[in-house]
Amino acid sequence: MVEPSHQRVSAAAIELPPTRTTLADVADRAGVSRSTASRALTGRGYAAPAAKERVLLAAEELGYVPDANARSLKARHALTVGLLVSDLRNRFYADVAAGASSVLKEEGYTIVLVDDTGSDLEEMAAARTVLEMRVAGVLLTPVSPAASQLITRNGVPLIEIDRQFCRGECDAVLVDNVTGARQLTEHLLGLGHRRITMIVNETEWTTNAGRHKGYLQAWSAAGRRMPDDAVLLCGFDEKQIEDSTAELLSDRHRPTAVFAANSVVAEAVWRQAARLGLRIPEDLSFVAFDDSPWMSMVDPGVTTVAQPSVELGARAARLLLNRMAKPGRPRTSRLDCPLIVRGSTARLVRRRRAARKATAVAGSAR
Amino acid sequence: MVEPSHQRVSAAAIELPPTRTTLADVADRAGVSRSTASRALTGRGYAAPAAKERVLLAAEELGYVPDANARSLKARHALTVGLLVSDLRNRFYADVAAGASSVLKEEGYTIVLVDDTGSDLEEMAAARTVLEMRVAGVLLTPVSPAASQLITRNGVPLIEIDRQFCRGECDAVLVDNVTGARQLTEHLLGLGHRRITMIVNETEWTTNAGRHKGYLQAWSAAGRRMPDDAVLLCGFDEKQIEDSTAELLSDRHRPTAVFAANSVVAEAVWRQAARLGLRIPEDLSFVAFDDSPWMSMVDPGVTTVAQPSVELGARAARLLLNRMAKPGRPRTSRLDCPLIVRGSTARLVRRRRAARKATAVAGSAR
DNA sequence: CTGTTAGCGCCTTCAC
DNA sequence: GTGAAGGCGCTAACAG
Repeated sequence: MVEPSHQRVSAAAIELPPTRTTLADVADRAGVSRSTASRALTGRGYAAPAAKERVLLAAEELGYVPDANARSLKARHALTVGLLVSDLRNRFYADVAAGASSVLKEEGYTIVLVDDTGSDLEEMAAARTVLEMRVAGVLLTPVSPAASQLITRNGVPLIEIDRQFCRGECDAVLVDNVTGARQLTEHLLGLGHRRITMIVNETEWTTNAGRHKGYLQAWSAAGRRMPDDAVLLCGFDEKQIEDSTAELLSDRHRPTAVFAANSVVAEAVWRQAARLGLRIPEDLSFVAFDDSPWMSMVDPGVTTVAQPSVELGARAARLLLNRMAKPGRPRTSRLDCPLIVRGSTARLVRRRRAARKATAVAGSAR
Repeated sequence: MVEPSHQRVSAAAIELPPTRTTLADVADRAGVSRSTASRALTGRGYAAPAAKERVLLAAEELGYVPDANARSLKARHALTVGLLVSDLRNRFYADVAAGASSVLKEEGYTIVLVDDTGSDLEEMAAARTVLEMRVAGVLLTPVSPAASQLITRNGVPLIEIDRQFCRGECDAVLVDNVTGARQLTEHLLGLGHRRITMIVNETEWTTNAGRHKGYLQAWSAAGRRMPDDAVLLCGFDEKQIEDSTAELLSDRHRPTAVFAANSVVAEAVWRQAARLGLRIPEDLSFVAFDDSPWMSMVDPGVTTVAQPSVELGARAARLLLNRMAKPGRPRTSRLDCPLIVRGSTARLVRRRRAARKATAVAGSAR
């Protein structure tokens, strides 16, 4: 369990800074009461034009900056939204954050961002932190149910992004992993590939589970039996990914096509294929889930389905704004991942059989 | 000028949420006064073990979450740091944010992140926002002096990152653009290239100015006269970048080597070279400032200097922590960009002259 | 060891 | 149209 935040000690023993100019200062200088100053500044309530002008001037001259903490204390909530993501260095999450940011800024909200490094402990701590700040709502790419539950139990609107742990209890904006993976697989099957291997960290959990499901669906819809090595579980460890990829690709009986379940795996496959001197797509067709910038820079480009990551964040933000305005039945929305065909996939040419046949013909002709 | 924040209207007319459990509730349930409850919870001050236990239990049972706004109001500052960056979708800024985040989290600070889209207006508004929140300090990748000045004038510790507008007034953590660019240029000169073109948006401003300077330094240190087209200004517009790059590279008298001043320009060069069928490095040597993931995925890899972006953020965060602890003379620290040589640069082969010579020899022998 | 008291800065009735 | 008064939730002196 995470250390309760109220036991946290102050981060640093900081001297009380010289007190900043306050509403009272402005009022004094303008020769009015604090109430009048407040009304003049906020625009709510009456204030004589003359007085108002004096107040505004005084505020300007003193460089008055209102205290949001005091405001929030009174209002019992802040004009602030918590945004908890797994890894800012991962382009996907950075995009989500950027998408959400642009929408929320529009509405005057400030974002409190926490990179929880995909750890459930840190996620929990982050949830508590934003709850303490009395954020108006939370956007979260969850890694466990605990944080989501804590937030919703505190009555704070929450949108789960990309992964879902609280179905039915809060809204979620997801990517259609099943359909995306199915499309990629159908593309390969359509090109004549039968020896396809999906490389995936594991298939039990969150997004990878959906992609695995879509992969299976495509096979069964095509009425094809999958090969024995149709799925290769490579784990999450970098070295492990590299090793299993290397083993698969250096095998003489390697598949004719590989499906990387995400961009991390895809990178390993690409590097390994280069190292082994495999030509793509001649020796190996290659598709990946999640379009990454390098996939359109390399030659040939990599066939992918692209996750609408910025839109994911934006959509979630809009949904959150709705929820903050008026509660309602939780909804799950799923965004499409468009298929992008590039040069890494080609129609299967049955090399070996063709070669054997050629030999046979040659032999018989001899 | 930006609309003064105190005239901003509330983002949405939200009902007051049902009041959450407060310290008084906890105290009541534990049968003690609010002060005792506070002491028990925070650990500061005395509380009898028995009483403390009752308070902790009550807090647990009630799901008590302390109000950070009330705390900050009293403390006159929040355990919060503002982080204002230009563009989260740009890997460089995302890395900076991640680096800063990991350090600050360690010390118990929460990050308020604003993506100001590189606009001076938004930057100014963001500065005001974090000032209102009474953040303990600010990290900023500035695009104009105004925001930096506002922040420092309010007595809030500030670290400028990557770009510097307030030299002498606040700390800064920068990248050594001059040396990095010099290294890249020397690398090319050392390979025998004399017809080199640096492609850069413009050279008057911030980081590009330093890179341009380093480029010139390398030439003059080598005692070489630059060609007429040693620098190509391509502006910031995407189309414009594409066009000028295309024009340069499709010229028969194109340079033998190109220096892209940043990764955006680099991408345009790479795409254009591919489109024109130029072989790298045989037809064109290519270097770029700022290592991007794709530069090590493509074949050949692109020779670059890598900006230590994560470290930049981390260093800035540490500097900020120091400044918040004790003021001092502003310092500027500059991080090195290591040269990474890949396959995109090769020794110049004087094709034309060699060809001409061969013809001449052949002619004379005839 | 504990409760009382006061106040952080702002906003918002309610009289005047 | 304006000011006085009270309180948002928490903490820190100061008595007891």
